[in-house]
Amino acid sequence: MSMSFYTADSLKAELHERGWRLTPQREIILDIFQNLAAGKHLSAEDLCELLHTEGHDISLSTIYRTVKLMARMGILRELELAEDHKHYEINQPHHHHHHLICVRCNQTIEFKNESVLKIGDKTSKKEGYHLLDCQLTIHAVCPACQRSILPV
Amino acid sequence: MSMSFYTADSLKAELHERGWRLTPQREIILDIFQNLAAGKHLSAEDLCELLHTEGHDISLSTIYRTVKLMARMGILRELELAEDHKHYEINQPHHHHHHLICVRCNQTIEFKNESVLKIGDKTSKKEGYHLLDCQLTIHAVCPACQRSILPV
DNA sequence: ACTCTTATTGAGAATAAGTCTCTTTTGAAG
DNA sequence: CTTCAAAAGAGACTTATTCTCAATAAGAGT
Ligand SMILES: [Zn+2]
Ligand SMILES: [Zn+2]
Ligand SMILES: [Zn+2]
Ligand SMILES: [Zn+2]
Repeated sequence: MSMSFYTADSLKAELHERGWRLTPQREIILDIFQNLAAGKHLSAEDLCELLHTEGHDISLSTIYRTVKLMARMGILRELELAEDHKHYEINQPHHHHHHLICVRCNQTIEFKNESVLKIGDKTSKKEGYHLLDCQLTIHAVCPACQRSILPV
Repeated sequence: MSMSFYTADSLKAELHERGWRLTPQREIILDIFQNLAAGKHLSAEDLCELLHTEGHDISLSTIYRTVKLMARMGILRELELAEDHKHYEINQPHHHHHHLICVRCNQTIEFKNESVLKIGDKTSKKEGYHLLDCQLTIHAVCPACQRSILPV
């Protein structure tokens, strides 16, 4: 959790460190996530549509490559929200939160907990790992689904 | 986390509660997971092979359906271990553990932490959810990958 | 034990998220 | 301005998982 906020310049610097390049596409995608309302997650498809409505046509290939790259750099969090595809959100410690997911209807509640990040820090440090992100995912059955008689 | 150990009978009872049936396939699959060494996770394909070597030929369709069913009942945990497929393991509070994953090489370390389950209990109770499982997943870069100069 | 209903299985087709390939474009260093 | 490897775009491809449907069998009732 090195950085809390990326600008085009800091992104550029970090890319150049590894011999990579800052492209307009990467800058635009970073910008989308920076300005996304708290609690919103985007799939690759979501992102593609959102970009389109804002007049940016970035190919799906590039979108997939970019979110994967940014997740591996620690800029984005890759979330598994009980659907059949991944979601991404910006990774900022002061907005750090976790997810409570109903396994039946997939409804997701976000919650904060200060000690989770501490556990992540401690554990990764102990093993010599460089921490990128830690997420607590709770699988449960929501009140509505507990009442329903529908299968599973 | 209602139950800590399932027998064929308790599985049967829980299935019948919902109008479902205990089949030989379900009993065998539960048995596999009950007897799996701690720290071992199986994908659907792994499970299929393992069943085959033990002389049980259960179709992939049934395997996929069964692990999904058992995860939704809280009997199995469904894990996302940074590969392109899910893994399953038995869900037992006294073997409750979490995963530290290298985003570059996918090497995974298991670790225990007592407070995680408490956070999961507290959070789900507060929202009126019925807890099935909670997992802390840490994404990080392992020591070897930090030293490597290979891309991402 | 026999019957009946319907959940479940098995086989294979279908789906779709994500990756790969290859050509063209372009960032950025000198 | 040149150079060249990195990156983008288009679309083919892969493959984990789901779906469909006919055949089977669990379990309740008689
Ligand atoms: Zn979130
Ligand atoms: Zn629900
Ligand atoms: Zn594990
Ligand atoms: Zn590694």
